[in-house]
Order: sequence, then C-alpha cells, then structure tokens
Amino acid sequence: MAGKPEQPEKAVFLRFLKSRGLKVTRQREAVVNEIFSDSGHFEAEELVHRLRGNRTRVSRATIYRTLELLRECQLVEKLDLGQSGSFYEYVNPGEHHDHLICLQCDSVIEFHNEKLERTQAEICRNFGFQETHHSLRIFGLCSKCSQNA
Amino acid sequence: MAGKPEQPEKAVFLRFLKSRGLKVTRQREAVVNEIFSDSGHFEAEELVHRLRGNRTRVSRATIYRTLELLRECQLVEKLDLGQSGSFYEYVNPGEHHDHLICLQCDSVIEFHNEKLERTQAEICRNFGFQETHHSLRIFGLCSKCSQNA
DNA sequence: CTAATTGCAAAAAGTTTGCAAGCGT
DNA sequence: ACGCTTGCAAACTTTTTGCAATTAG
Repeated sequence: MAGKPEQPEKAVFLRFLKSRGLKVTRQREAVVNEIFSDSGHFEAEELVHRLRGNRTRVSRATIYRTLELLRECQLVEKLDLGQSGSFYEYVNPGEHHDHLICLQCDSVIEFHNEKLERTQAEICRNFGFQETHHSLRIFGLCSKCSQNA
Repeated sequence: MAGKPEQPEKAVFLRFLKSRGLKVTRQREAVVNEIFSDSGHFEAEELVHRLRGNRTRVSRATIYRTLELLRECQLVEKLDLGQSGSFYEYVNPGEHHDHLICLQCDSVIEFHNEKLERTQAEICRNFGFQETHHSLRIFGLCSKCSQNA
C-alpha cells in the first residue's frame, strides 16, 4: 500500500516518463491514479472536478497536459461521442474495442468483433492504406431505451 | 439558368423549409449553392471565407444556423476528422460511406462496403441495439504517403 | 543546481445567442 | 403586417499558451 505502483498502467506511464527524461510529479501521479481507479469514459472537465477533493491540487492546464502525455504513450484515447467536449477513455494495451452509443441515455457499450476487424483490414489492403488505428461508433437506442420508446 | 433549382439537393432543402414554415432567404440559398457546387468535406470557417467573395454576404452566425438546418434535413453530416474544428460533408440521400483518413496529407478517401455493413447490423442485433447511424474512421497513411515514408 | 513543471490568467479557437433592424410570404 | 431571419457583438465552451515561481532528479 506504500510506494509500489499497484496498477500496471501506472508503471507503464512512469517508464514512459523516464524514457523521455520527464519527471514524475505529484500532479501527474494524481491524474493517473484517478483515471485508473475507475476506468471508463470521462471528460477533461470531469477530471478537474474529481481531483478537486484530492490532497494534491491539479490545475486544469496540467490535466490537459497530462492527458496529452497519456495519449502519447497510448494509455488513453480521445473519443468523440457526439457531445460538445472530447471524451477520453482508458485503453488496455493491445486491446481495442468499438462503441455503441445510446442517443437517449448517453450510455456507451463497448464491443469487439473479429469479423469486423478482418473486413476492415481487407478494405485497407484494397486501398493500399496503412492503418494505424480506427474508430467505429454506432449511434442509436440501447435495448433499454428502445423498449421504453 | 434562371430561377429553376438545378440541383436536386437544393430542391430538397427548399421543400424542407416550406414544410417547416421557414423562409427561403438569399443567405440560405447562397450557402446551399456553395456547398453543393463542390461537394466534399469542408469546415464552417472555410464556408465563411468561400462566401466572402459572393454577391450575397452571409454572416458566420447564419452559416452555422444554416448548417444546422441542412443537418436536420439530412443533406449534410458533421464529421470528426481528428482536427480541432468540425468538418461537414454532403450526404447523398440514401447513401452512406465511411472514411480512410491520411494522417500525413489529410486526404480523405470515402468507401462503402456491404460486408462491413452487414456485420455491423449483426452486432447491433446481438445487443438489442437499434441503430440510427454510424461512423467508421480508419486513420493511417494513404498509399501515396506510405510509399514516400 | 538546472531543466522540467506547475498554476495562473490571458488568449485562442469554435460555436452559440440576444436583440434590434430587415425581409419573405 | 406578421413573424421568421439576419448581422453584430458579446457570451460561452473547450483547450492552449506565456511566464514567473516551484520542484524533481
């Protein structure tokens, strides 16, 4: 419970910082801890508020800067769920999933489908396109909301 | 060359306005004409500039308001290409396509693939999800850029 | 020590809005 | 005429940035 990083993603981040000659600051640790204590989707502004109650104050500017670093080392991804601001989400290294987004209750369902991935790879091959990543968002009504409608 | 609407999408828009009790103004016509004279991807700000040289001045506010109307009648769609601002694109009624986005030269390739669509429909069915629309963006290097790399 | 980092507040960037004047129908 | 529209400028939202003070290594 002391200094040891319990979470593997935190270790990844620390290693990344070291490899870049960047520093491990209280603020950066606070941000990572907060994000990975409750993996899911969140907005930058939400993090600002979640970190308000913390022992370590973290300014909005630092949160944005840290999110950018986390993106560079692929621990989080930016997400556009159709709302005004950007959402972020934790990415399990090596994993990938797409999203079903409910327009009624704003819930987000993650899924992964191999057939889909293969077809996409095939399409890229046909276009001579070298994919680095992709994002599929399907909007509509989740099962709960479509029943209530 | 006179009053007749040459473009079918303009006719759709006019009909939509009428059905809503909205007015056909010089500004709205100018926006539609400009968009459909060169179908493709564009930003709101770009439209502002493209319309500067026009006989009819159209303010930024009106452009945003008109784009919203065009979205409501499904003639244009908002697009997130990863850049800061929103892009828009003309939508051929009844058609749908996805995008390959080159991170190097910012070019956008459109494609449509039936197998992909079927797999997506299958996924939705499995989740009891009622799709209204979707967006697949594949990021990477286009064939030209991957050769030069 | 020294370079990286932080917080702040100002600036940017993109979009929306209130309101008085103007224009379709 | 009536009510929808426009333009303007101000407001807003989200994100970025310059800079002096601070801190990790």
